[in-house]
Amino acid sequence: MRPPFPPLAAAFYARPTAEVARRLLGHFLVSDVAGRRTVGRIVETEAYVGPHDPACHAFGRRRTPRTEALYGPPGTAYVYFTYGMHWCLNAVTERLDYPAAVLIRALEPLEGLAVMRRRRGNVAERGLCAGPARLCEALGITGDENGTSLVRGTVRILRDRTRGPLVAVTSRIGITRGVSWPLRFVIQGSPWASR
DNA sequence: GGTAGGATAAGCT
DNA sequence: GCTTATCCTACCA
Repeated sequence: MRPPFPPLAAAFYARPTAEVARRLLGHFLVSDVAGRRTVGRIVETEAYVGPHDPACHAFGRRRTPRTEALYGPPGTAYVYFTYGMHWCLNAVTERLDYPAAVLIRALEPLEGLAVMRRRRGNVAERGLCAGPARLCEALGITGDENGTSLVRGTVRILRDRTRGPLVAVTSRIGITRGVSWPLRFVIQGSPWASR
């Protein structure tokens, strides 16, 4: 993290969600939660494309306090709690009042590995950030970050200089509806993906 | 190598 | 009451 990596601007997120999910791959997720810097490269994402997407939290429901951040401006962090114990981080996309976002599913750990291990327990490096709830635990991301800006908040996404990686597209994971939609994006061959 | 089951709580019906 | 965009452990091969 030596050179000046600029944050991805709000305009980056104000595009079709699947496109944002694909283009997020390879960039840096940086957390300064509790004054500890942890950094990982995004290697796996999923798109949740709007109210017509049966797997999206906004599907067939009204806007609720829990999902409010999902309707925020592009570049907002939508962090939700699930299964009674896990946090998951999303980047809100498209436009204000339109509920769509990209779930960050896995990172290649780059910086602050000792901090990550302290938070995660002494797991193998491969398992540190391979999964949406695992990466949140490793980076200290909780509901406190819900609704904050990924452009200028405590948790940010910074642009890498290198060119776009080769991307594989598959179905999404862990959902029960809209299962077959090809909206999961992975850096081809990355050993850091969740599976 | 693989998978089944349990933990645990908010939000919805 | 039931479901859930998950993870870990135990157990089996």
